[in-house]
Amino acid sequence: MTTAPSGSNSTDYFSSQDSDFLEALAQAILPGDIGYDSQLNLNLPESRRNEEVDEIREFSPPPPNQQALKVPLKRKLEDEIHQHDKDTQNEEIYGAARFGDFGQYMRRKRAKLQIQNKDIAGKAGIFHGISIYINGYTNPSIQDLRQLIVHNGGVFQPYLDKKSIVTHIVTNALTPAKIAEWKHMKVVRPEWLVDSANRGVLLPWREYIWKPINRSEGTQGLRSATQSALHPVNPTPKPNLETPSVASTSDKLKEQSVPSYAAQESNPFAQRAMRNSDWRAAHTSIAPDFIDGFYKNSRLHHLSSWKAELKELLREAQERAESGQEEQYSQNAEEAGIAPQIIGQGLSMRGAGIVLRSPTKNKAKPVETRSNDVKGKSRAVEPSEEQRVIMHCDFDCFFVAAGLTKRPDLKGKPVVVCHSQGKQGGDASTSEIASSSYEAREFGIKNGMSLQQARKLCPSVLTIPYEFELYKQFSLKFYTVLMMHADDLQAVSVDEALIDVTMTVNRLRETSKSMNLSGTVLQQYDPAKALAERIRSQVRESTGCEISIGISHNITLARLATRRAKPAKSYHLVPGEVRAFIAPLDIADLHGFGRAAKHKALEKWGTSTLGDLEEKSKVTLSAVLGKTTGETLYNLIRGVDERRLENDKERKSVSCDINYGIRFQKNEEVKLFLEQMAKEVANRLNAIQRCGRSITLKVMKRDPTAPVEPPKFLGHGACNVFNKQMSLFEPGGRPIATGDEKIIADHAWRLLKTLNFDPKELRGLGIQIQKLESKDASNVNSHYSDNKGQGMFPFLKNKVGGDDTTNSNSRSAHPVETTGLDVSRRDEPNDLPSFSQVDLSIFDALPQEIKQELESEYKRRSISPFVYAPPDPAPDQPAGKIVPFALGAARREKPPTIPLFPRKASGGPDVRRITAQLDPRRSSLSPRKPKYNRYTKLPGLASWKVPASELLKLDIDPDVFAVLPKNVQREQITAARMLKSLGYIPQRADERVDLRPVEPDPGEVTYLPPPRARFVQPPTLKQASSIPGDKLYFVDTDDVQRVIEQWVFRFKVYSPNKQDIAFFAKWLVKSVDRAQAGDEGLLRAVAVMKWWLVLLKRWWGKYEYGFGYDGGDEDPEEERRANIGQAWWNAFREVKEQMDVVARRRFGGKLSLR
DNA sequence: GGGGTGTGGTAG
DNA sequence: CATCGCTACCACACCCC
Repeated sequence: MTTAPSGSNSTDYFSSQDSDFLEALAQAILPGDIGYDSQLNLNLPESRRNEEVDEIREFSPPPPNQQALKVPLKRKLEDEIHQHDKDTQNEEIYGAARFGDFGQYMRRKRAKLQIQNKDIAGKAGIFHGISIYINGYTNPSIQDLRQLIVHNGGVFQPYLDKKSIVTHIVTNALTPAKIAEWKHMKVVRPEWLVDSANRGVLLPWREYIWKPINRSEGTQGLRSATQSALHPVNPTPKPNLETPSVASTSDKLKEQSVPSYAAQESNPFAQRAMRNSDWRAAHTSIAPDFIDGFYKNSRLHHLSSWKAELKELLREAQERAESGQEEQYSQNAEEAGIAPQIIGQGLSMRGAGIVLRSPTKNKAKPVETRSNDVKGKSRAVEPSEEQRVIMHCDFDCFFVAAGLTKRPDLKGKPVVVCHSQGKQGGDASTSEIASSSYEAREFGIKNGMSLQQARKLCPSVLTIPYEFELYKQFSLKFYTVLMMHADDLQAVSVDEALIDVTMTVNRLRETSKSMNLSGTVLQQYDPAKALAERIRSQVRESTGCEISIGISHNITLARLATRRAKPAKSYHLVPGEVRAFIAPLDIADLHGFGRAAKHKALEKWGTSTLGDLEEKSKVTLSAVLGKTTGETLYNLIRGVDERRLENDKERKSVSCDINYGIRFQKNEEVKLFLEQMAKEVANRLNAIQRCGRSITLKVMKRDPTAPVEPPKFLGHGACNVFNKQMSLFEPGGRPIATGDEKIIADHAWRLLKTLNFDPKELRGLGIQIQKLESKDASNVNSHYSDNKGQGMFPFLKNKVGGDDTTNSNSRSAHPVETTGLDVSRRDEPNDLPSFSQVDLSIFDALPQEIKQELESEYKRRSISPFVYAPPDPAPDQPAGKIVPFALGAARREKPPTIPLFPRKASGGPDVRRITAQLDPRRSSLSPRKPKYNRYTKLPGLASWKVPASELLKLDIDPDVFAVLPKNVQREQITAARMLKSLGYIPQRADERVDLRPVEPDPGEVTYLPPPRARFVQPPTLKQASSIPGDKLYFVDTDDVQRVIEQWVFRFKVYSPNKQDIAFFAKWLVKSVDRAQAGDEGLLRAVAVMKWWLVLLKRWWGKYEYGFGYDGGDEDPEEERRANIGQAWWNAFREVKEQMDVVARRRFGGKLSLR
């Protein structure tokens, strides 16, 4: 918690090999110290480097204040420098190159060469008028080629940005993305230059067009892109400036909508492995130690948890700073920025103490900014906005860089970090590349790519393993350095952070002014850049790795500046340059905007370039991207971003997801697995002393069109994702904040059961806990874990004599008021709709006259509310439960007739109402704009087959759709499209054709079963009937209601009879199947289901998710009831599913019972 | 206008 | 030998009262 004296801490924290860093820290003069500013000025380890950087600038001029110190200033400053510091620093910088210098070194060298040859460039050589960009690794080397170019009068372009004119690209290898991107450019092989130079004439470049080699087995995207690259060649190559044509737009869409993992193919190796049950038992989710092993090796897991830990660290630091504790640190300046220590074990960062130099809110922000900060109102350019100095600090290819500090011999080679060591199986490895060196990137290798793909691009690529412990150490050192300089700090990631250094930079500027320098020199001096370089060199000393720093006056711009800064540099983006800097960028370059946003932009406007989007109004942007997102974009395009650094936010949720290696055969395995996951979540909650009130289960289910074994080894493949949320309850049935693994496991299992999926189809599971509270605040914690009980439902523990007591206690504590329709249910599980709520949803669907009738009925009853006293067999039923109107015994005296099937007075059916019921999960009146799901199979190329993505857009279940006959499919599509574009299905007869039943039988549409059809009444049930001889018939609409009600209620002590269910289902399904949109029969079927749902909720509500909460597992009676309740719910779901199957086929959506 | 749930997108 | 596709948070659409 609190930081101990610095000496021991530092020793604890930094290993012995860091002694020189320790020394540096000990001698470091920190911001705020006397001499800090001048030291910073003088300590620039940059003299020679800056000269070289300046050389580059002859070709791409920097913004004025980007200029580094000119020699005179440096001399002057150097005279005053602290000698020891300068010497050691320079030694570091110019001594043996460390990894990460490479990229910059190359840059400098290239630039230098360009300068050297500038002299002879005037002479007209064979390459005169030609401007060449060299991509990737080439043979001959890039250096040789460059010489060749400039010696022969050509121009060598070090960058391929929008500003530079490039006539030809020279390459030996191209990434698929670049193939597509450059398909209209002249892309040639290096031999063109070599041969031309040898012959002394400019040979026709067309004979040297670069062609991709043997990519026959590439991905779809690659293949199509390759083909287009073979023919293209625009005679006037112009780098990306023009707006994309229609054709190229669609190409871009296509290209980006076919990620490699969406491939259709299965993985033969995985298929083979999965056939071996021993192998499965050892390597998939059913392995006992699977979760442990997975998390130990998952890079994404580490990234996420590191981030969470860093944020927590900073949050604590922030708290300390704001509570005034920072005083004690600032008294000792040496410690102020650095007081790290590692207390925790393993890879956790918890326990490492970091101290913020100053509280964010009070010092980092100008006072007037805060007070003026009217929420949601954006101020016009506020002076202070552009005076902020934000730095975005980011390791260059962190994992690789860290790994290479131990393997200096690999520096400068194409290296990637991934799991596969890739000796034998490397060529077919689906192992993902977590990080790749710049040399590897030159080949087109990208993070996230499979090793297999990378091998194709660069057969000689080297792999090194993950070293999570090392990364964590480096990260802490990195943050430690940042803390020394930051007024405020926001953790972005293990290798990335944002710092606000406004004050520090201001001080530096003041100091430099006081140094009595000439005006010109002062103008050229950029204190922010100087600080950035100091930070960079300190991190380099500490870790041996390079970081890049982007500097600007807000977060977004700083981030963008980092792109220019990389690799291994800093870059200050100043206000005057912002517009020109942003215009050529793509929307996806903005933080928070990704491929979906880009896709939308391209689809809607044909361009995703920020310069183009600048012309769009705020309203236009919002219409396509959403209100907030549109406005954010509008501002960002203009370089406006007023967000402050955040480091004091409380965590809102804790979750654990596993979507890898999930392969089950049986439900028991799933259950066991969920229990382990619950344990994991509980541990995480516990670690931060939190518990939660709400749980969400996330389930990934194999997309029916996806292969059983996806291309990625043990991956999840194309999936549909389902989320289900509920409140957490304690055994007594009350909502509770908990961190108990058993409770969480049980809830998760219940939620999974309601989804009723085949365990074989599961591909991913996640448990998320939200509505967090501090652990001490919750009254019940983990003592239920001690009750080993039945394992399965641990909180059925009967603690207080019996569920009756518990139940009535909890209820009497919250007496229910029934003064009207709104019946409060504070004592009920709050995830279940209240009775009145459910009733009203039906109520709402009723025609006006009926509503009025009902309303008066409600009113009447509310005056003397009926207290339901359950008949015999359920003594523990919520005694005293008050319902809006009479049921049960009283019901028999005078059944409150709810006209579920009102006759329409006149006019056609309420189409809007009907269609609203046909949508899956949400109203189809305005279908949610379908987004393609990255787990869903994406559209294939041109085949008649309607792509799954469109089906999803149209809210059609591809699963069902796939098995339909073609003509029905077409029907479905037509109808769904109409529904989507019109919001309803047209009533005009000619247009309604598509919706007609396959076998229309209008004369015989069965709204109800034949009058005398007997509702199956098995002997046992008959005996159970409390009114012997009472017959159950469908005679009339009211009878349907009555029959169901009696069915449910009379059998409250029995499970529903299978035949009854079948009969019922058959009738309902028939109604749906024969119905047309707007048909009364459909309305009735839905109303019946609603009514059934009401009854179930009312009577068996607490069993919807399994066993009741107020029972004891030693109470056989309760267990019996629970079984019955669940049986009813299962029956309901079964019938509903049957109806939905038909509904999907007929109308393209599920029935909504809301 | 305030709650809720479920889905999707994004980042590293 | 494979191989380890996590997770917090926001925004949105839509539901309810």
